[in-house]
Amino acid sequence: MAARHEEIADELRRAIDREEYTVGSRLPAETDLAAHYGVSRGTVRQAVAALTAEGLIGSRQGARRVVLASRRSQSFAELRSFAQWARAMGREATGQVIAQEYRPATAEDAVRLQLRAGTPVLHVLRVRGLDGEPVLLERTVYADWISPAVEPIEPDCPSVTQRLYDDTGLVFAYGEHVIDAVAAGAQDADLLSVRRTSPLLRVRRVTTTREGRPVEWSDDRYRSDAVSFSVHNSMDNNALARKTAE
Amino acid sequence: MAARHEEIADELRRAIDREEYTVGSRLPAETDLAAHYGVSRGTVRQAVAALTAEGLIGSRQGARRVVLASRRSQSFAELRSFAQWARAMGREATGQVIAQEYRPATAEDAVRLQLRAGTPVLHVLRVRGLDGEPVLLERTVYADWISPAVEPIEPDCPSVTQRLYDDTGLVFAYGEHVIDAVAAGAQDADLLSVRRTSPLLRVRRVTTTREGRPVEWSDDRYRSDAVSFSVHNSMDNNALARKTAE
DNA sequence: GTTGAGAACTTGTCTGAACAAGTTGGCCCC
DNA sequence: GGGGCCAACTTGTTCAGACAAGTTCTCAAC
Repeated sequence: MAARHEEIADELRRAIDREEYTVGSRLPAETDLAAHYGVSRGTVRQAVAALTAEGLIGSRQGARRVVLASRRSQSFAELRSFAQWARAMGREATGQVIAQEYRPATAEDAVRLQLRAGTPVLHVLRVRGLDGEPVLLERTVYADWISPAVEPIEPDCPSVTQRLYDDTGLVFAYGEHVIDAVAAGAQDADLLSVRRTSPLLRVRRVTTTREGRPVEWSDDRYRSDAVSFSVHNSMDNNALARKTAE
Repeated sequence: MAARHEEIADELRRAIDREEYTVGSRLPAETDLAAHYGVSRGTVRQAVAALTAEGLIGSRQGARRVVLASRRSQSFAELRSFAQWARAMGREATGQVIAQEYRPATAEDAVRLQLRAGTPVLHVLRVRGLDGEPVLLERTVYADWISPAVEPIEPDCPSVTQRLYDDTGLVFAYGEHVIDAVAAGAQDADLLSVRRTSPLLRVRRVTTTREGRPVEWSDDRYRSDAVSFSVHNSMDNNALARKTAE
């Protein structure tokens, strides 16, 4: 948090949060903000661009910016880490590894993780819960180069993301999430304490490093009575896409 | 498409699409691009910022930008309009209104559409299909001020979005989508030609104008064997958030 | 060969200025 | 009171330059 424009974006976010600028009200003009913070207009524009991308404020040429919402979307870190998300809500995350083994990468694994087929990759089946109640079943495949760091982690570690960062400095930078619905199978039903054929929200995701190298891919199934996902988007900024089944 | 930086962003997108820059390769330096297009570095930065937000290229201070993916995400217009999306895939969109009536706004409607409870709002139940096969059931509520423009539209109009734009100049600028899974009810099953209790992907969305005024909200149910959603995000740009059921 | 220091390169941040394009509010006239 | 026009205001776009901070490559020393 060195950059001045990030500091200003943060101050504006907080001001909106504590309703100094209420929803529907107009933000000061760029020149006023620039004078107030003692920076140039370009720097202010970088700050407000961030808030616009988050959907906190709307903007039209010629008119003052308008505050659209107060609660801001989660950070990528919070989305990535189940434990961090739970903590932010004041809930306790639990986790338990059910099975863990090396298998040769299938063709699908190879494509998703950019490896050669047959490379041994680490499969982990993990149940995650909030305050003890199971809500998520994770079937994760880790790339060969990170597997050695994942393998020794104890089965009930609440935050794998945190552990990998502490141990290896690994940070997740990009994610691609494909979302659909499936009926719970026998194993799903058992581990999530729901009836068979209950609808589950399935999120298949690939996470990569800053350089774009895939680290892991996962088939996550959420109890749809416990968890949902929300996406905010706009004309300028659209991360959501509809897809047909292949 | 007047702005130079948008033109440049588009040219770069196309160049990546036709694999002039292949995935994994490095983009020319900002100064080179600036010289090539005859603009300043600031303008180039605006262009590449757009591609970075879309997840097409990755970027680290000090190192040249890297091409991460080739297929670009859909525009907001394509997400908003079922018909436009279908056309982009070379499929034909069909639509049929099953029921349409005015009802007084419930408390929930009032909150979502920013109206007073009791205001008459237009409810529309619509089935959408691809090449004749039903894939989506839309239960939409339109705000009172747009209802008069929606009401006279013929029941089998393939693109309501297009009609509203042509007739009233209305453009949708922001969207909030909440995604979860539900079991098909009797009506859902009937209209979508699936068995009862099949898993459906539910997308509850609110769409607003450029000024942040809500236009409509909708409960969309997709056949999960036909359609899924994908979200691309990053540390800089995260539109996706996990939520607990209230 | 390996290592380490350093130079060259590249992206990130910020400034100050200018003009274009769109919105808003007030004033005058009818 | 209503309508229309204009001036003031505000955001969008672009430029040229400067320095900071991180990466990559080269080359000399060991």
